[in-house]
Amino acid sequence: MVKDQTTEDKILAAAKKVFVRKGMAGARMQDIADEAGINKALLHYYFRNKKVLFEVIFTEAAARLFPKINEVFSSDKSLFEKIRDFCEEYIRVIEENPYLPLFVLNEINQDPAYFLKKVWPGKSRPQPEKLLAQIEKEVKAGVIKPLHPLQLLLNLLSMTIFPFVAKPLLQKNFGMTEQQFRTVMEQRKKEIPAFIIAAIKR
Amino acid sequence: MVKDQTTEDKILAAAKKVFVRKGMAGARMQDIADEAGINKALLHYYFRNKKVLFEVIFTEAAARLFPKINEVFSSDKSLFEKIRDFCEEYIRVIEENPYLPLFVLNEINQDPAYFLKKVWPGKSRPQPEKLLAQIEKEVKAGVIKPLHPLQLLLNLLSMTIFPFVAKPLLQKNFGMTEQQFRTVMEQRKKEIPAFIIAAIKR
DNA sequence: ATTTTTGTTAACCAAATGGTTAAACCTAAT
DNA sequence: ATTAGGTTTAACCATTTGGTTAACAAAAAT
Repeated sequence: MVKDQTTEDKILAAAKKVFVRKGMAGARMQDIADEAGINKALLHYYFRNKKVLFEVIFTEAAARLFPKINEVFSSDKSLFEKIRDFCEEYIRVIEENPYLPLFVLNEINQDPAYFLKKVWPGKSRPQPEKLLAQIEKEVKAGVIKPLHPLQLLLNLLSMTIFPFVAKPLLQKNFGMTEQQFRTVMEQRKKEIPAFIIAAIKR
Repeated sequence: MVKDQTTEDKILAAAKKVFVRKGMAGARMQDIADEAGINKALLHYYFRNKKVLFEVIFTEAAARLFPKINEVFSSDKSLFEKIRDFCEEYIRVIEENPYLPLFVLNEINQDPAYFLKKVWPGKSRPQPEKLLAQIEKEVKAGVIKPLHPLQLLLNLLSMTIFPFVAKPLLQKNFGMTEQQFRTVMEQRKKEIPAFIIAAIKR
């Protein structure tokens, strides 16, 4: 543990590490305390209980993952630009926290309603309609081949995010090293846009 | 609970339901007993402990998901056929258990080494080399555009599996109904192969 | 019919776990 | 130096949870 960190920061860093690795159900308050190098009671001094601490970590994690997706929904760029920018930026963002997507998806799966209430309170929910309309427009303009906009969006998200979700599998199963994985994901920043555009361009 | 099921079957069905929904760490033996409509002690009569019961469920789940992937690795079909068959069959398989991929991926993430030991004991591990070589051959033959074989494989797996992993998110966030999700996945059986082939065909 | 084996249950137990308490320890203002 | 504030800790508590026991019921074997 770094010396000049405040106790609260040490707790947050430790909690993030333990929650992301073990999930809400598998995480132990004692493990978080140990990881932070503090007494367990001090955890409850800073954060009333496990649920509160989890919510802080989870919403912070979600806030790291979703805004970038929303950007691609609402920005004013051209379709191809959006695809290129999204892959490049999103892979870069996830590379900093490769285990976040699986963590977040899994916790959403545990309690989807809770997620909706906690992470998108009010009307701040992402609106894919604009992007979907843009895709449809490009289809009609003959720029891209006819296809369901939602299918294209799913393809984009899938190819970008899934490798991180399956990372441990790919590493253990395909004998992929950490370095190889990094290299492959680095290539994918360009590979995915090229692949998609080749698939849809008229 | 159906009447003519054997007790062991009732337990296995209940355990599958609870484990897949809550994960190893979140599952409670009492919940499994309740779901099976039996006493908790009877659970330990049939399965020594939680770990043993979990292993049965987990290996069965893995056995449902991985052989189909291995098939596409080792079969003798043409590349385009493989892609078409894989999407069609794999989506059909997962549709029967939509929550299995997230469950399995998450548990692998919890303990990758354990997974390797339990699910691929000995040398039965999938060997993607043959498929990767086939892709490379098609590249050199000029049938498909030059690309890294591994990238193509990742794209195929991602587009097929990821929507199931993100299902709760898609439903809660995009307001996708169960019916809509089904329809979209049904379309994807043809959509993904068409998309991929359009992307790579020369 | 009776014994033996298998299946099932209520009650119980020990360990793990989230959370609390009261005292000790700083540190900065008086 | 003293005190008042927040900070940190060891010890403790209540509940949950995986697992066991001993008794009972139902088949199966004799």
